[in-house]
Amino acid sequence: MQLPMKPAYLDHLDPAEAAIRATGERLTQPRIAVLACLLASGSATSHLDVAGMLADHHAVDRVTVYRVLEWLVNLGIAHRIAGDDRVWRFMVSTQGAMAKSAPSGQHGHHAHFTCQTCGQTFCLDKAIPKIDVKLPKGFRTAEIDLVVRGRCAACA
Amino acid sequence: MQLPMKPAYLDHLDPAEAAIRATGERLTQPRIAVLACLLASGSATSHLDVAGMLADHHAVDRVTVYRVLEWLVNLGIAHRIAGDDRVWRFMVSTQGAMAKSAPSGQHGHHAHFTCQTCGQTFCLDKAIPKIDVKLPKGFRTAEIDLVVRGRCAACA
DNA sequence: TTTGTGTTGCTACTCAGTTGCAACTACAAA
DNA sequence: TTTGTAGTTGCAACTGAGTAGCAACACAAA
Repeated sequence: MQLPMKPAYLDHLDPAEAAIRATGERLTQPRIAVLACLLASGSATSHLDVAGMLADHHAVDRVTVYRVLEWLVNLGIAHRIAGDDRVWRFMVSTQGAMAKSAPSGQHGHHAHFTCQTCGQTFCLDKAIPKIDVKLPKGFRTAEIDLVVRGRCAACA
Repeated sequence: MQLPMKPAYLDHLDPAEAAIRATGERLTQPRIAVLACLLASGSATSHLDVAGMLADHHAVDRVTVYRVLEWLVNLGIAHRIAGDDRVWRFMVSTQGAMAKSAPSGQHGHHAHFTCQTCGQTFCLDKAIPKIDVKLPKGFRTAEIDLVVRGRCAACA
């Protein structure tokens, strides 16, 4: 299912570079490599996964991986997901790499699917209906996060 | 908003004891005290909160707090919530303390509200409509977790 | 080419949660 | 009531994710 020979992220270095350049931020090797990893990965990726993927060709200090990932989140290019194992995982934000800067009025929706067998987390942002939560009096909603657990297609 | 003098959990020792006795499991001071804490707390409670509450009257080793909380989760008396700060928090399961042993067929629903101002997490299990998630082909749902973030009534 | 600011890498740290193990205790049976 | 023992507890030491401080480095503008 995977190619151990040539890391998949190598095919995403150019798009990653373009995306970072488009932000006007500084362009550095670690940033390009980390973003390429996220682009290459179809599911949510931990800092450790990223560091592991990069180890052979673009070794990046683990602290730098943390910092780059956080930087991508701040830019809106990626978003983070809290896993059941207290590890942050990261994904490129809903297809497009470019930050949709605060869709005013409408509050944020995130939806993810976590496979209880293989542990992978996928983004479901497209498949989500409008969720109507009746909150207790006085409560204000800012954003809604939906986590579906079960079995992915490969494991079912 | 709180009574620093007499810990609120002291009022819940009896119900806690009764609940544990009803399970047929061993009845111990730490178990009673920890469960009483959860019963006393209206919002999600971390192991540190529990240890802190108990410090004066029923000091319990922090490892024991972890173990008792996990034991309560396994029994279905409590459930755990992953917070944004990678800390597990615990709540007594939907009013009734007694385990609803696997509602067959229907998959589990949990819903919580986390206040972005004061950090407290509340249970919303009653207020949740049936959520219809269109998963990609082959994906199977086991349970759904909803996290609403915003401001609680006190902070809004 | 030079320069200055932002970034990286390293080391050392914090903190939540876990493991191993010896001492203890709730509770059932004698 | 006493006793045996399996299940619990407390302690100490550990793991592993994430952070802080700081010196060295490199991108990009002049």
